[in-house]
Amino acid sequence: MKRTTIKDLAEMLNISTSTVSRALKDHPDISSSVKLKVREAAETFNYVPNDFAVNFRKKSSKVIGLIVPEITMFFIPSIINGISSVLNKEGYHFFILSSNDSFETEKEHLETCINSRVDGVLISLTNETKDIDHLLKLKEMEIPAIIFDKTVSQNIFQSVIFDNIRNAELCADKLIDHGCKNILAIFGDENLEITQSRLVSFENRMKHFPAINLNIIYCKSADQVKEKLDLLLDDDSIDGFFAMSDETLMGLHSSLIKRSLNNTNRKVVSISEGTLPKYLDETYDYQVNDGNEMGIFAAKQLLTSIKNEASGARETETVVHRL
Amino acid sequence: MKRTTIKDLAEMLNISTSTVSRALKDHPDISSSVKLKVREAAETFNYVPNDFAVNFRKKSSKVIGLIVPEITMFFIPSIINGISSVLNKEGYHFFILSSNDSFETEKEHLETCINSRVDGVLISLTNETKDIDHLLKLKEMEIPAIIFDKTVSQNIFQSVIFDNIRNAELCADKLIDHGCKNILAIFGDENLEITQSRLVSFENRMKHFPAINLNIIYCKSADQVKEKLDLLLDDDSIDGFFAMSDETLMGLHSSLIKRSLNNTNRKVVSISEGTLPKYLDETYDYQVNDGNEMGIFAAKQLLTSIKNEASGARETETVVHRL
DNA sequence: TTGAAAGCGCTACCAA
DNA sequence: TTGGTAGCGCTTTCAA
Repeated sequence: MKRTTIKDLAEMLNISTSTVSRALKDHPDISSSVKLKVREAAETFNYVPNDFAVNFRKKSSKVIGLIVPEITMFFIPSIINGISSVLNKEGYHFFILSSNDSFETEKEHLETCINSRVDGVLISLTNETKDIDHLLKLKEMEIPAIIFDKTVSQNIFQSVIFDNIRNAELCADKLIDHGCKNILAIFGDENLEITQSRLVSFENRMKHFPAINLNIIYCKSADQVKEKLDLLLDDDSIDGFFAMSDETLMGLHSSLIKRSLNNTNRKVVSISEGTLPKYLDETYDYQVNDGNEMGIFAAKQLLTSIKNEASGARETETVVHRL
Repeated sequence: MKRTTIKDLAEMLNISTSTVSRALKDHPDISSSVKLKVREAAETFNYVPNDFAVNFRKKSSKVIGLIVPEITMFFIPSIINGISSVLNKEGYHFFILSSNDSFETEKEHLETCINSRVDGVLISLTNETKDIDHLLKLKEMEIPAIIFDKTVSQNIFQSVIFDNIRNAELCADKLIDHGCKNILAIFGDENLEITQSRLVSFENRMKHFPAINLNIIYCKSADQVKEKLDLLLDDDSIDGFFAMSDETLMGLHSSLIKRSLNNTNRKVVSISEGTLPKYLDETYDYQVNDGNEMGIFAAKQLLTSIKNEASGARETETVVHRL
């Protein structure tokens, strides 16, 4: 099916394509009589502007690539909400690309982004990603990029992360204030930067209280939490739990429920990125990392970079934004 | 920054752009010596193919528009996983557009899809959407579309839905088999087709057992479930619960926990679209609607339609696929 | 106030 | 086996 184009309209009305183009966007140069004619014809022949062609001509795709390590229920929905609220308002769209926790896939997705000429990239790294060499190409091609949430230490790209140190400390304080004496702390994948920073600050805080017995376990998934707890909960004396994320909390909650250990005088404290936790148990205490807020912030930063890039202004410093 | 183009390469090597283009894609017509030269130059000057231009030329964006009523943690992650697994394999990408439960926004997103020349649309309708007049334009423009999950009755587009009737019946049976005598059934938004079909079949099944006392409530959100249950749970005699979705179950779970009513001899049965529920309480019983599966199925159907469209084959019949 | 024409990067047809 | 060229749909400069 042939779609009506500006050229079609021009031929029908015996005027030039440039006039039609200008009339359609209400350019002041064009007389109102011509504008009227053009608009009528456009209406009649069901003309639909081809943004694809416009963007091609303007050398800007108006598309952002969003690369995430995996699509989870804990973080992705809130981050997507944040990102789209910012991008849609500005006429941008975004591809969502999941690395499925594979470094190779992450590299492929970056290729994809470059090939399809995205205007910018928002990326959260996989567990397997140890450096950002594969991101350097973005710099070469002058494609603005922001790393968010899961990152490695680097000083090339702006990054947006939660203030893990502060949050883990606050959680430790909550347990301490509550008078817990025997604490089980549940962390995620030991190799993640995000785990390490939470771990270190949590432990540091605890060190000031040598009377408190602290046990630490690492679990790569909620299921693994359940497995490990099936044994550990035999220890009745645990009076405080720390979960470093929604996912670990999920496993903990499940195990507690199973043994009817909820709603007792145990204290459960967790860092949370999502909206889910408020439905688990009202006695749980959260330190909230708002994924929505992070999405909004990261997207805004990216748009700023894109505008700077366009105006020729070079970025001067690499910033780590802590939320 | 000027990116290397095929033209650049052609000028450097003093050959034509057509030769470069063909060499780059290993066309059999081109001599291997030329191919080598071209590939070397491409490598040296960091040539990156411009898919955007290719697609423009080929009049196919390789992009699918995914329009959803809202971005929830219950359904969206699984559906996205299903969709991307199919689309990425075939070289397609997708925009995700959230209607935020607004009919107007839904219409705008459809415009966006049409304007940016997506090759196809996957859409789940908002609560406010009562007919599909606004989708008709897709037909006019010959853009293939599949409606999934939330739909209205129509016979223009293919649709993919869960077998709500069967699933609600099975849930009713579970409660009946368990010997429940006083059942509370929690449904979602009363106006949704999805609610109605589950409601009708659930009630029909129950009608065969007049001895069972059945109470029904409607709640638009998990929070509303919590509110209503705060009163209703005073009735200690409820021995069976039905939640029509993950979201309603979430509210129910929260209320039960709060009163320490979990792990008793109450039976909780729910229809579920996600992975979350398995962490709530192992005694809950689920009838699973697999979002991942739905995403895969819908995406495959769409790709088939796109290929048919391209080959000029007209669709003959409109099918409702029940999973 | 309007038009002619170039060109974004690439492909594909037709010729040589 | 290679090159010339038209053209996808649109914008924009320059000229009229």
